Amino acid sequence: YTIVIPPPNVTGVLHMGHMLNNTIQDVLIRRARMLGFNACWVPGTDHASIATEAKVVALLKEQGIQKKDLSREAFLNHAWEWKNKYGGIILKQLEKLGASCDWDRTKFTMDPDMSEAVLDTFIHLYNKGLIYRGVRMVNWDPQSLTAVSDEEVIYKESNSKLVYVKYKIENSEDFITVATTRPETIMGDTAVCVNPSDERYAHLKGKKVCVPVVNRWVPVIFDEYVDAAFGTGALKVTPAHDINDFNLGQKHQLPSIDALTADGKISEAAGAYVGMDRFVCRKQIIKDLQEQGLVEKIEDIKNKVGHSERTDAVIEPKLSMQWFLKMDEISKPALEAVLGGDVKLIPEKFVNTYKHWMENVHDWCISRQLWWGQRIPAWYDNNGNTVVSKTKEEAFAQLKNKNSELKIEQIKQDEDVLDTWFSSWLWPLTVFDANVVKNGWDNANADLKYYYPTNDLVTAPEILFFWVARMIIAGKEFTKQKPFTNVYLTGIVRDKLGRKMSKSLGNSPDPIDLINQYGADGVRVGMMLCSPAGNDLMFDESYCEQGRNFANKVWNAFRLIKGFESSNTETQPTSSKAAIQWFENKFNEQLEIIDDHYAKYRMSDALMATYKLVWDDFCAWYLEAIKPEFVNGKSMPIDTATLNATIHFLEKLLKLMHPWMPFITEEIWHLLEERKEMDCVIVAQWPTATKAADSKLLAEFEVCK
RNA sequence: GGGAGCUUAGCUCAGCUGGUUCAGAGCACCUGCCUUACAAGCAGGGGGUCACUGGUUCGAACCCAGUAGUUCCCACCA
Repeated sequence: YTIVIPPPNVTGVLHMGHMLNNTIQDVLIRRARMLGFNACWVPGTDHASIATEAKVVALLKEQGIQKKDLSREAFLNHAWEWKNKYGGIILKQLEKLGASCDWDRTKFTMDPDMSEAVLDTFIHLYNKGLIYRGVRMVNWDPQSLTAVSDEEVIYKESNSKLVYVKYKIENSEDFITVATTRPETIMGDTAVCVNPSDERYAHLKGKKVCVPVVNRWVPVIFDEYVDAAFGTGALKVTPAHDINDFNLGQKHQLPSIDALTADGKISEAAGAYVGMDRFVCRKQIIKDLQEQGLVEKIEDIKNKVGHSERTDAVIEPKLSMQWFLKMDEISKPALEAVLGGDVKLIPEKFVNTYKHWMENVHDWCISRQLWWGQRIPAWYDNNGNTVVSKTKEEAFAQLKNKNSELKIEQIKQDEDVLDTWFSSWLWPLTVFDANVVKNGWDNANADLKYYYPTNDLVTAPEILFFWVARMIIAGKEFTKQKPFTNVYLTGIVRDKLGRKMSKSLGNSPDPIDLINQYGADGVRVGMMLCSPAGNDLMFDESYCEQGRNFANKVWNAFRLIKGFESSNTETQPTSSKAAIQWFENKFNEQLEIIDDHYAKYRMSDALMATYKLVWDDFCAWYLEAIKPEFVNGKSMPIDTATLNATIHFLEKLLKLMHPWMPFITEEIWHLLEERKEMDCVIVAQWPTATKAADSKLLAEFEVCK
């Protein structure tokens, strides 16, 4: 029974999402261990290129150092220094939560062997013809100066101005008015487009219009794409700065003028406002156009603007040279794996979402303009030749075949690194055998053959495509097998008002503070009490309070039992005998229910059933029934048979509680009796029903209550 | 614009194949209790038109249709 951890960002700190996620994994792994499986939970961290690089850049900035003033090597030294200093924090925090990982197996996605596997993967897929390089419209983050994937763009509703700008028509005193929210890209216009069925503009066929500011003449083109009902029904076409305009440009063979620089300023090519920030320019250009009488009107409009998930900067669609992985063929086995039930998504409702995405999957832009990460193993000579290989020497040998004059100093490696997900999609494979890509499944090491495929993956639905789907793809590609059988998708942790917990809102409690306040067991129980599978959970600290109260109750029950004075001479009261018989049946009945909840991954139900068995049935009824009488201010001794039965029950209950509350159960386990060295509840055997519950007896007891 | 889900007690949620576990649980609330395991507790108690409307059925929280509200995913609006 194996779980691989979704590796948290190496420089991150524990947040509520991790807490939920890892508590569930720990409950699963602890129970599996008690069921007698060789339970293996592999921990580790992710290098998270964009997030980590951004942090390092910010740290250096505080010290007065600019990234651009550093060499690649110097920057990476700083990054590693940072990683070595802070990289262990989150794992220590997981330990504090009680996560029973196989800590000796801890991996990092940029360990040398892990990185090598990433390069092997790139080379393998390149040689298979699945990786290509090309100019595409990508989502450009002008702050971190890198392309980001579609999935890393967050569209936010925002209030914008729709500016109606007049373009002069050729050989006429008339104007055509276009509506735009991005007047600062006017300098990049290479056409104006209208719908061919729009009669208002039929007379413009073959005409040219004049782009304001730069006074350049561009053609009027006709395309169904334009919605005649929006704005004026006329669209300015800026192929370099909008994906739709780019497509129009391709279709109508328009030139493309890149009017912006990588860091979001107006470029030389624009021919005006050069060097001005894009947002400053927007305001300025509106003002200038108004002065020239070229603004017809300005409307307020709500539209969605893409922001970078990592830096929150406004994303700029930008043409650039990137590496891509073809997804259509390689993703097919991964789609079938889920549709065919080979990989189960829990809850099932995510199958639809998965299917929809996998059927409409785009090629994956895998290059990032960063330094922190695995550098793309592509090499270029001075003649436009490209080869892909792991070392410079191999690359040189290959390039030499194409270019015999070449000297090794003349070849250059690609400057970009690979997307972080391009390493984490290998995670369930490479944590066991980093050579599997190179050697193939048939030559995989014993570890991988033993542990793979893993059993359960516990993660957030947000990364179903980023990560889960891609792991299935990689698993199928490199081993012909699924990487895991069950994917448990947790909800999103929200506050009690239903807002997503986030740093900026400041509504997220620090998990470590919660642990200090309520104990790790209390927080774990609190978390799991409010976490139905796949539904978001409205977290409130009062759940932790409930968890702590439960731990306290268990402790008090233990104190009572520990305080019993036993006596061989006492005879067992019939009431005690009846209570023992009843509780044994009750236990068996509830155990079956609890096991069933686990089997269906109904975690909070399994916990609640355990909670009620302990509190209501054991403490409130059973213990009250067998508790010896009080005579003359002194508790009477208890007969040995009842005491032994009670201790036995408590041990069985400790086992049931252990996955949820590892700390207190282990402590009580050892205080209850002298134990041999390896006799710990963590490795104790999960109870089995000694016999089927006697429902008649249970019903009779209900009446007696 | 396309798709999926959700709506049951004040809150968070169970309720599986339509019918004697069908109206439930935990928390919160109210009323008593500092009774030698436990006031972080104990004993008792109140509380729901199962979103709304209609349909199918001998029978509907459950099946069907529509409406409203809500959440999420995808596409992305110049």
